[in-house]
Amino acid sequence: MSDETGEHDAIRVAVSAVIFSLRSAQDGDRLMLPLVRRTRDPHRGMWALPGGWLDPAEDLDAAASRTLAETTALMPSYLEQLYTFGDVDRSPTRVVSIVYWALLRSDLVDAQRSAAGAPENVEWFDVDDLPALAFDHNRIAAYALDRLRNKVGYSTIAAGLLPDEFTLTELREVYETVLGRRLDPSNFRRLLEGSDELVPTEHFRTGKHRPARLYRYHG
Amino acid sequence: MSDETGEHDAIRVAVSAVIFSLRSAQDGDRLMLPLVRRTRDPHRGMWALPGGWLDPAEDLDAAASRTLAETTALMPSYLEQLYTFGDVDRSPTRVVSIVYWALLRSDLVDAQRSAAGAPENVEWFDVDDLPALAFDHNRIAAYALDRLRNKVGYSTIAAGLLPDEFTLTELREVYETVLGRRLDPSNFRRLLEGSDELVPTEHFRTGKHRPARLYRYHG
DNA sequence: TCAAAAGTGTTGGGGATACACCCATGT
DNA sequence: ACATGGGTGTATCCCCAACACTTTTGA
Repeated sequence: MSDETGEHDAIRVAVSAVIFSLRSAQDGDRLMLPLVRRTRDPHRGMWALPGGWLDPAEDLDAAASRTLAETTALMPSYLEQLYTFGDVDRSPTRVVSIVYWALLRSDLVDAQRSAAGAPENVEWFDVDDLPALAFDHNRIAAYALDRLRNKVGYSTIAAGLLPDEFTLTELREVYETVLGRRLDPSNFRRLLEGSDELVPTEHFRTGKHRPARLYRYHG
Repeated sequence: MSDETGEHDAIRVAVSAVIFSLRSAQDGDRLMLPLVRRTRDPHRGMWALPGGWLDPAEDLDAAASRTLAETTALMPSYLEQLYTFGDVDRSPTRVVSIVYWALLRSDLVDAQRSAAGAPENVEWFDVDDLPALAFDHNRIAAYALDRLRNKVGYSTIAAGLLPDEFTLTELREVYETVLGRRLDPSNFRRLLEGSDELVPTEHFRTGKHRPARLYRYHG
């Protein structure tokens, strides 16, 4: 079976990340992700998912976090391994890419953006309007989006796109943006209020109308 | 971001497989998986998941299939990537293991077994009674079992453990073995008969009692 | 004719959807 | 006062678990 081999230098290991966040656009918030313009061949000049080589002394999760920090200067509110892509022909040289996906709180992204600390060669794109990407990155981004949309249905990750405290309407709008369809406000409320994870606070968001109670996750 | 590096030779890429099949035991069929006894350090003499180094000219799926064939001399009825394990300390040297999980038709396993073509150093173990395994393989096997049990609930993979044609009772017993609990025969029937994937044949399984219609998947 | 598995019918509870309605606030 | 979003109540539908019941075979 397995054995020492002198030929393993032909395979390199990379870690990439599909990073989702909400950013305001003309028609309300949109689900977007950051891409990096490649400065080297292959695919020089094309947009690609953020990533880098795996450091031999670094855990996979740590490499994904590092990639994320190098791209956005932020910590993710959610991070999960997505899939490992390693077809022989996906790159001119043999590269196995371990891909993670992550969620960023929209308020932190906005703050970082306006602080002008944005790294070079990074730009945010609407997930429904991505350019042609390097390698098989379009396929990877689509796969990550599938996973996000699916997972929103049976977990509480959607709150990872919001600040710690949020109104139920804000949370519903996240769901609507991610899923791409409208949800009934009253049913949405009942559904989530039934969850033990979601706890009401004594704070309210005041605005033009009746103040809305703020909630938080994880008691 | 990413760059050429002269240090990547410290990382080796392996592919392993968690292979499930049903095998008869005293108390009916049990869910089992094959393990390989290690003939080299580290962990020489311990049981481990089947696996091997990724060949630079080989797709990931192909490497998983090859591992499976080398271990069982069989083709899987289902094969899916599980997860990639790559913590720095999971092995004395840096190894990133891309793990797959697979289902084998029980009839083929039995046939292969009685044909005395069983490879050396391979033995089947009950998934609920595994020995202490090399590396982090106990954790990996547990994770694969979770995935199987979960996926049985919303897909038709369970039939991958049976021959092409089977009775609904046989299929129900597969579910019961995998999930570890009893299911109502009549409700199980209605549930699956509603699926378009499951098609009745004109064949019947005769036995001690009323003959049961044979079904098959995928029309 | 009886035991046992194959297969059908019926009922009731829980969750999801649709939607009518009341509440609280800024203007 | 009224527009608007916050929040509650309720009827309906559908899925599914529970279980009583009929059918078909071998012995």
